[in-house]
Amino acid sequence: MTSQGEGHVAVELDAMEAAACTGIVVSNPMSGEIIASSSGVVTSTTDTVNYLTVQSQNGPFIIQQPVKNVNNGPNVVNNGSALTKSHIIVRQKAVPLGQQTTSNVTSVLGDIVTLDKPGMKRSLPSSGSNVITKVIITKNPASGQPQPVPVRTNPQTLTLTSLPSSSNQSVVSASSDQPETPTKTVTLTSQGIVLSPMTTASVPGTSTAKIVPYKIPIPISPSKTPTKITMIPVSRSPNKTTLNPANITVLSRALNTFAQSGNVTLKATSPSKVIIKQGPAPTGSGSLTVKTQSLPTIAPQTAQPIRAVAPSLQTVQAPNAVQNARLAVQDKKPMVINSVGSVQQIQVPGSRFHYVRLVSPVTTSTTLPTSLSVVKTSDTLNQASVVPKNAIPITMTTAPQLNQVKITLPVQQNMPLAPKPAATSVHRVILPATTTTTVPVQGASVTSLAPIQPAPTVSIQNVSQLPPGTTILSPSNANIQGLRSFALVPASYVTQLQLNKPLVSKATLPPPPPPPPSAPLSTSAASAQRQTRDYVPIASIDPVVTQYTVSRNVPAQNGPTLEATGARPRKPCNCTKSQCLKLYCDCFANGEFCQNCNCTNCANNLEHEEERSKAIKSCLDRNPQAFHPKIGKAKDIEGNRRHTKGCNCKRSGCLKNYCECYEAKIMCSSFCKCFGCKNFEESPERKTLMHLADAAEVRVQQQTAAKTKLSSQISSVPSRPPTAPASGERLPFALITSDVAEATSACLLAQAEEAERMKMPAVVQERMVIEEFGRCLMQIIDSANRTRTANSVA
DNA sequence: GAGTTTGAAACT
DNA sequence: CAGTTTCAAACTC
Repeated sequence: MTSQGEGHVAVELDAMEAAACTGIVVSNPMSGEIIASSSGVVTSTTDTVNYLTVQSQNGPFIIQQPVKNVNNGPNVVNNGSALTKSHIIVRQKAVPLGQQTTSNVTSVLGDIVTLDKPGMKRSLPSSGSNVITKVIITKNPASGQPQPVPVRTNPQTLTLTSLPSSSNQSVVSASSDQPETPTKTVTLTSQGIVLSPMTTASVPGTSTAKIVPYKIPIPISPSKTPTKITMIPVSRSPNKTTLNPANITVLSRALNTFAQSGNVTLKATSPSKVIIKQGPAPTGSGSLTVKTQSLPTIAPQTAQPIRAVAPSLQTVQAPNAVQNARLAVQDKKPMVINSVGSVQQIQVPGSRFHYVRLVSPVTTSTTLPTSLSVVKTSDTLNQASVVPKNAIPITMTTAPQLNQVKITLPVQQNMPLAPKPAATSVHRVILPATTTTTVPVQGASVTSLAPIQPAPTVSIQNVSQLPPGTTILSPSNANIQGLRSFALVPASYVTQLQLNKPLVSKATLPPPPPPPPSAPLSTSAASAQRQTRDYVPIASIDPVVTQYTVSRNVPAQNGPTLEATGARPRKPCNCTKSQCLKLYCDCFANGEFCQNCNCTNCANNLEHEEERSKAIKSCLDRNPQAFHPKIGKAKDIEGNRRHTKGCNCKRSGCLKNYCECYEAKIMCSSFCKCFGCKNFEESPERKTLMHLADAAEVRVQQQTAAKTKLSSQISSVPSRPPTAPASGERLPFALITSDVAEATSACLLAQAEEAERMKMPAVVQERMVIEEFGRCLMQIIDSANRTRTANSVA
């Protein structure tokens, strides 16, 4: 601990602050005591002073400034110093924050105070690396001048919160998580700023829970634990959620200081609550939390800060990662792909998402960065990409209308990284709104997230193993706070992004995967296959690990057959009017991006992230369960799966695929409101259909197997050069080997059995067999032709 | 492939 | 909440 002693201390104002300053009152921010005014009168001081509150006498602003010991040179913050006998100089800097030097001091506004107080009742431990944040909160209602409120950002947690319209106040505060720490509140009102002590004691882990309108704890305690700075801008109308420019500046400056790199320009045009937080320093783990929140109300729970990262992730040696963080806000910059180690970070022009591509196997003990980059590429504060500097970029975003996003990025070193992902893929992570989801960055994957906040925490065992396009909803309370989703971008997007080409160019994309078997599944097969899924629904219910469940409107398939891109085969949509942003669109309803679809004017893609997010939110507003599987966990009294809502069929008898129950291969239940339902257990019509379906399935399987065998047999036949002329040539009979004949016979037999099982008339049975023979023959001929062509080329 | 039917989603 | 409209898939020809 050092003492300010009798040296001079300086409080520096930037030009804007100085311009608004017609008179100065200096007070002790801890006690609120007026220390001095520009008249030179020293009133009193009782505490150790790290910061001074400098208030304009005419009320346009109040700032909290660190005490700088002039004798120690410029920008030396004597944290923990006691201000005892000092001469306080209030002066103006000439250059923007972060660039000031002594030489930049252009004018002394006041040489106003000579303290002569002996005692040092309290001192603060020196962190040696405190960060100073100067923020502008709001415009002065009278002068229109911004009201600068420099605050200490050692806590490195910022909260920017919209207030109810009824409020005509803004609050800038910072709080300590230490329960015993006294707190102060700086309240901005239309008349100015009021500094007042908080009366409630902080509770660990719930400091922001205490946040009440217009009153937010201010951190005064040392940097031992993270503290928070909360800025609550005024909201003028009940539904108005736009931050005013000054508030944007607040955040910008706060972030700027937070990053200490001075490379931040944040703009916010939508209501947001932003928390930037550094995790506990002692662990060496830097975690960055970005939180946006729409109000009007702040539920205490949602206001709780992220207090920890997974213990297993706190094995970091970096002493203070976030203090080295780099915040870069980039607007409409060209796409940048930074490939570092196992991860490529991709910045897409015009996109506020930051894309992460997992590109290569990761070995062990990769040293991860100790610094973070926060990249933002839009005008709103709803989204931010948080990227550990030099590697492991990951993006946490939320749509404007979403309530809240919180990101915690523990930065680790010497941590073994996850195995190589199955396929190169790009993952976009959309953070849940109003949740405290924490996504530790751990190499090429996100693994074993320990619950940090009780309910809303989502655990993803390995992001890289999730199928591209996956969208995962936070498990709990999803119906309360709106969207809570993660989205993983299909890997094919990455390729396009890397090529800097427009997305979803149908002409250039590979052909869609073969459609799933159209034939209905047998009951047994369907049951088994229901355990798998082809699409990852937007809602995943498992509270611990995201699970794959049956998707809506998608026939089940055997196994997770992947496309070349790694995506699961899927049925392309054909939407024309909905822009694929309504539940009419199966892609959208399944929480997927459209890909290889035939849709028109599609907005269900990365290029329309904002629209899409709004649409999702809109759907969730209408129905919080909108993205939950329709055929999910709900079961009837007999334990059979059932449609969650039931169908409403009127004319189909629930025996056509119009019926969602029938389509899902389940029977209608008491939840259904259908007319003339024939989709019940004892229904003869249903039995007939199921019988036919079974037969068809068997037929398909047998034919597939036989044809596969046939093809393999044909292809295994030694090729021989063509012996016949081009016209009237004969096919090589040598292709008809015994194996080919056997496979053909199997096809015919299967067909015959099927025809018999269907109790077809003999004539029909005969015809079916003949037709099957014809198909076999055509295949043989085709194979022969291909073999000959190949030989010709050779 | 065009046109029709159907029922869920969206809207009023 | 009910009635109507919109929409895209399923279906038919």
